[in-house]
Amino acid sequence: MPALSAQYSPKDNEEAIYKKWEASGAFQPNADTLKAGKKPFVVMLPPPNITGVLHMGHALQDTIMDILVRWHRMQGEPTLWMPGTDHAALPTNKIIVDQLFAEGKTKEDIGREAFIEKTEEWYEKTGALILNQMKRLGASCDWSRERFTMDTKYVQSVNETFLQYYKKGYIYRGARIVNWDPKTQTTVSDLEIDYKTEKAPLYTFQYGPFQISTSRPETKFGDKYVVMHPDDARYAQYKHGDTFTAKWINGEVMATVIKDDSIDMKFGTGVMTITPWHDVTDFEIAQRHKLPMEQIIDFEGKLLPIAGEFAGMKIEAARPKIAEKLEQMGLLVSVNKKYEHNVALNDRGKGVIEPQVMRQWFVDMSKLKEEAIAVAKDGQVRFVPSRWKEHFITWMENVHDWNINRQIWLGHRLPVWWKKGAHGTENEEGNFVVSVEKPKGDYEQDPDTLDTWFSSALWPFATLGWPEQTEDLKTFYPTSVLVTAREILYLWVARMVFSGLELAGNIPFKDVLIHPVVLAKNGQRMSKSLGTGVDPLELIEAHGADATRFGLMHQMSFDMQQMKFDPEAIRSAQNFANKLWNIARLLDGLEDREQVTIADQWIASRAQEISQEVSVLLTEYKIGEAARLLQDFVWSDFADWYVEIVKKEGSTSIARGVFADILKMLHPFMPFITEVLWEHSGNTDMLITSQWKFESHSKSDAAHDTVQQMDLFRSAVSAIRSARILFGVSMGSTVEVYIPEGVAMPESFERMAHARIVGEKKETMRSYPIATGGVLFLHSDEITSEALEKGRALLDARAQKIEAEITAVTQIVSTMEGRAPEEKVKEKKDQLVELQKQLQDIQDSRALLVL
RNA sequence: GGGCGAUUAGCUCAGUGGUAGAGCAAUUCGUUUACACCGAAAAGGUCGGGGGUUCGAAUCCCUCAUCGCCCACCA
Repeated sequence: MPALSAQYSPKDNEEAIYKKWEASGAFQPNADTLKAGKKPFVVMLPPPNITGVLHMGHALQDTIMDILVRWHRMQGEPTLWMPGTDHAALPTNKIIVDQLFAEGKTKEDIGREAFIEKTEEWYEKTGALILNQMKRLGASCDWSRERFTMDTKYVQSVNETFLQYYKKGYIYRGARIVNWDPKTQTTVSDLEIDYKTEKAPLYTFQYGPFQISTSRPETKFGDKYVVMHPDDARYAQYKHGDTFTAKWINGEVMATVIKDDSIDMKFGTGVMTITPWHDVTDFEIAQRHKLPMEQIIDFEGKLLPIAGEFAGMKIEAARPKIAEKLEQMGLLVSVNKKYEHNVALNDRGKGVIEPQVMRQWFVDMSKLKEEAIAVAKDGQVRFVPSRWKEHFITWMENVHDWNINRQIWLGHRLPVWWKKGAHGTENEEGNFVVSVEKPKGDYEQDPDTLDTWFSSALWPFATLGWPEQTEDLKTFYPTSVLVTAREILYLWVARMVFSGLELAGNIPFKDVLIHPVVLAKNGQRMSKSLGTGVDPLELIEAHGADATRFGLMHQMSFDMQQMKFDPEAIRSAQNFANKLWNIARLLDGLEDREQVTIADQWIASRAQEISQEVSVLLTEYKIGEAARLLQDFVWSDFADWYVEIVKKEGSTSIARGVFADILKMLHPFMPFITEVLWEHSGNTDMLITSQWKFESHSKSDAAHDTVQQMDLFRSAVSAIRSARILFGVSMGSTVEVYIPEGVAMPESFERMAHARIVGEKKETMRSYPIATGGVLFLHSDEITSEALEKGRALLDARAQKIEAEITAVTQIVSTMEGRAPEEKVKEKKDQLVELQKQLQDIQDSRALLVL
């Protein structure tokens, strides 16, 4: 056995271990257990953007998945962690457009085909860098199954989905109001809009007999309807459908009164005019009352000819000029300059959204959402933490039809073919064919591409071969757990649920784990521009992958919504890894011994308890708690106490057995170092595929009082250490102690306490109480009178504190009696007895102090 | 506007009805050959404020405050 170095070096081990795992085929689902019909454990990696790099959110998420996957693999389940990447249409599109811009070109200059070629080159060049970064973290994905949302098979799945939805009548084309981003020239989903509060003047104008307010006078050219609440007494004289003439920007208009419930009577004058083409609420009102609509602003954000003299102007420039003209016409009633309203911005690129009525493709959600709601309600799909269940259901209940086409070139093109010249014109109807292949005749493909989420919604089954009924699909679908961030709960998770149910005929996953958002320690979002970003690869470089993983888990709990990341946790985890390493070094150096001590029995039974607790915690996804429990056990019990004993006495085989159990329990959390040490201790099989079964279980049938004896031992050693400091006795000098009859101590007692046990209690001995089981006396010539005085004061203080507590508890017991459950009262009484015993100990000690 | 979450030691956080916990930092001591990426000891908290339920509340309920997030988008 080669000697271990004094410190663990992650860099010298991680790469080699990873290669070994990969070469062994351990990352692939085990063929034997599959054949034996064992139920597989399956996790889909939420496909990161192919052009992305690993950030702390990924590191957290990937660690959680890897822990679950490794743990299930060790339980002998066929385990599949399916990796892959997403084509990231919008960000990649922007990258390519920017590249072209730098060359002084536009995408139109080079044409669609050349553009697609360029993107393919880009994908080729960047590769799936992020997946390789995951390997650094130790992710045990089945790389042989890696997929990309734009690979040939995946494109087929996407097309098939479109076709099936269309056949079922879920996909329709309709003129609807959508979020148009003039900057990037595409529609944007509701979920991908950010609202920013901005100050803008709120103008109030005279409009016929009414006063109307608006922050957007530039949209008001075509307004011909005034809307008010039917119950608004102020306007009771006006009836629905009444008409009147109003002086307006470009001359007189004939306007009509509309009564609608959606009007807020308390806002402004309670009357508004509507611009259905450019406002969602107005659009809905117009639809309800079947009112005509007219476009005022074009797709570039410029005013159309309806604006008369303002035609062709950008809206931002036109706004004050229009207000000015209305003022000159004497129509401006007032301006509120402090008015605040929300401006809709595109998440990506931050273009200001201009709602437009456009002919678009939609998925009718009415039936799909019911299916998804049902499986959330009956718990087939479970959310952790459970509060997300309600969020999910509420969102689903209110979901609108899904606008699925985007006006960018990058992405999955719609399998829709238009008769030449028909697309985008008034006579669209009936002039298209939905088909993967180009139909015979003069057809051209719809220029639009699909929303990225349309394709990612298929991830759990498309990656397994759907629509073909492949072996993989039959074996691994539905998957077990989805681990994801809450920001894509609606965008992605919800859509996977209904897509899975509708297309693959089953839920896509059973449990959805929503992990916290990783923030910088000061609570700010992690971002490069703020300088708050932390690069997980740098952490791995500096502290090792195991420490990075363990540190993250040590800090994490699924109950958190955000996790303020403290890099200190990683350093601390590195120390822990090193501790583990050095325990192994010590055990290496021990000669074999077989006699069993109470310490051996104690540690074996502790290990058994811990392994059971860890299993329970992991079943409940309490990964952070499991990590904390393990660290505490290894460091505080195993290293600080047991190892100190077993280095001189006891059974080395139990020590090594329990240590092997520790390596197993820690392996899901710290895969590299545990694998290195496992191999080092002579195992021929690999830890990654070893069984989640523990040696200590067979050796832990210790007598019940073993634990009590060890407690006594530990508190005795601690008490002597405290007393030593209290009485000013240096560590160098050995103190004499008397231990009462019948108390068994491991031989190591004298060594660890720096004490010598003397046969009988001496009159001159100074005494000191210990927490359990009687009084322990200690003697040393170094104890001075001043030290004794100090000690006495301290004992007095303690006695007082306990007396106070006894008074309090006595009171509680008397009030509890007859009211609280009997066992609870008994607990309290036991506590009282315990307190009184402690007080007696202290008083005894106090009495024996010879000054 | 609606909803959710957080508020516990200097910092990051555990702890869901029974004597307030960990890691890190700060303090004191210790070069005991596994580890100074260590060990030992001691210190540190009216559990955000107020009210209620209960024999008993960090924990359950109400309320207020502060911070954060999600949803909705109001002319």
